[in-house]
Amino acid sequence: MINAEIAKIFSEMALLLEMDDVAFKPRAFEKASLSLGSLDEDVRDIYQKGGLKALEKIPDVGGGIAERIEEYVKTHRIRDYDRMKKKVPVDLGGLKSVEGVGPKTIRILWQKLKIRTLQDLEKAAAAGKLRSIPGLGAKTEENILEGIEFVKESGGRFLLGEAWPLANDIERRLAKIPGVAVAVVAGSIRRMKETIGDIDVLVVSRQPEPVMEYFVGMPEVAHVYAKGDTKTLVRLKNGLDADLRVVPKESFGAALNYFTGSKDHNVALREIAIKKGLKLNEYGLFRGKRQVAGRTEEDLYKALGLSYIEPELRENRGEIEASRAGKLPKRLVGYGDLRGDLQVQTDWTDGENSIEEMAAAAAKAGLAYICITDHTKSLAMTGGADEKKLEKQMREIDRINRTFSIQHSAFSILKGAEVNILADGSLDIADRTLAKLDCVGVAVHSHFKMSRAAMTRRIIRAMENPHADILFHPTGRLINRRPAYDVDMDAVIKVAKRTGTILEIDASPERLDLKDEYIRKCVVGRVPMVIDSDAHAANGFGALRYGIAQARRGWAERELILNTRSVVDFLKMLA
DNA sequence: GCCGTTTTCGGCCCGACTGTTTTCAGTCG
Repeated sequence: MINAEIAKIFSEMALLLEMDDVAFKPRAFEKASLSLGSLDEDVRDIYQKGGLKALEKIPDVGGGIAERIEEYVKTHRIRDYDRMKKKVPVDLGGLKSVEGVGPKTIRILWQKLKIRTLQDLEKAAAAGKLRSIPGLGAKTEENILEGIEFVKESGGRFLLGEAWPLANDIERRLAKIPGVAVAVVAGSIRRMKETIGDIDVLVVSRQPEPVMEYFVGMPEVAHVYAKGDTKTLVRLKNGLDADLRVVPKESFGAALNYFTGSKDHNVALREIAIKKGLKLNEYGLFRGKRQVAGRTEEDLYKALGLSYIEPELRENRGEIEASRAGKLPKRLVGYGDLRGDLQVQTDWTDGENSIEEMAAAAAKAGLAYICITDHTKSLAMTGGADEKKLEKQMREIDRINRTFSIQHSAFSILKGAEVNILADGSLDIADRTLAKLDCVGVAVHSHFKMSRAAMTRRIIRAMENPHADILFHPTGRLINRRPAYDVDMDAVIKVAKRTGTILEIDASPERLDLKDEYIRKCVVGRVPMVIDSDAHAANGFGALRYGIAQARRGWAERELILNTRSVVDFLKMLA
């Protein structure tokens, strides 16, 4: 894929144009960059098939941008970019990653001090050279030094599974402050994005001061960036930023909508407002000075001619058009909808708790059935089960089931395994043993670095085994740590449809695999999925919420998620 | 430079906070 390379150049061109105070073009290049970044098809293929005309069909790509894409496809260069870059030959991405440093600052740093890199900037700031530049001062210099320190120590985004519990705890504490009518987490956490850049919290209160005072004084706070009457920004000791806004209650809906984002979704809503002769901001929807909507999110969407859009869908990926046309999913899978969990590890292999302890914890979490899926023998480091150990575990599960469902009304423990897919696509457990299990999960755990064609062949062969029921964590990615293995997911989804193999949405926060874009493809192709916790300990079932969230972000309806069904219906589907 | 439920020309999201200012630019979300 060449798209990401061009997208990066366009986003740099946006910055370079902004440095020169060019009007409107920066936004055009930025939008084109985002559009290319989210494109499935390689622009080389698009250009090959349809030339410039086809390129112009890409959203936010017009004549000028299409020609530049053509130039890059042909020559691997964009002369405009080279020319601009020659004027300011600096590491734009690196410098811009420092809080408070934008295009204008980058330009003057280059012109006055010949600063190209983060290292240059750090040296100059430490030497006290920045304060001599007009427009900058001692305070800015100090802020830049702190910003560089932060970039060096943290860098990446946090997992949803790390940020969500903390954000909800802060929400609970803010809600208890006298005068606070509502406290609610907004931002990317409310949209349940897989990674989180900061925590946004919205509070309704007529007295902001005590709320702001409490917020900057929380034990988690390491630094206060800004503190005002309506907005306060802090950095937490764990490296996350947290952003608090206080609004009056008549603005609650508009503010919640605005602070939930995404930015692209908000911009699109504001453009709709403008076309209707209205103005939308975080205080409401206005005709002139009169507020016409915005007390609730529901009245806001209605006033814009849209049906309500769930937060997980607000990414400007077609949800606004679908809302207007009444084509949003009728019944998204909900946070209380799961009745079973088909991937659970125990102390028979690398889990921490016994079969009974896991079952009891699942029952307490509101589930009616789980499938025990310990690792198999070729995963030696986990003490993976061979045929004999599996047979023994099956007898043990039978024994537990006889008494357990009496103590925990009608709870079922299913017999399963997480069977390893070998390099050639065969499974490491004999078919006659697999045939005795209630539900067989298959998964790749080794030989990640195969070619795309070989990996795709390997996984498809495993799916074609008649005993294979579910493909666990289909792409093998670990968020922020390991990329997915190179596999043709379009082909895998097509095969799933043919063989009836269920694709898993693994809910553990570092996996979330399938991710939303593949879930969306399954939804379009009507390929059934399950959401599993992949729990390795009794406290692991809370992770299901992140899997459900990912499914919602992929527009998955309840009926397509098979473990929303009873154990009887689920087993009937498998058969 | 892009786009079209006003439009092929004339628009392009909007407000808060900080720092360096003497009235506002830059940055952020």
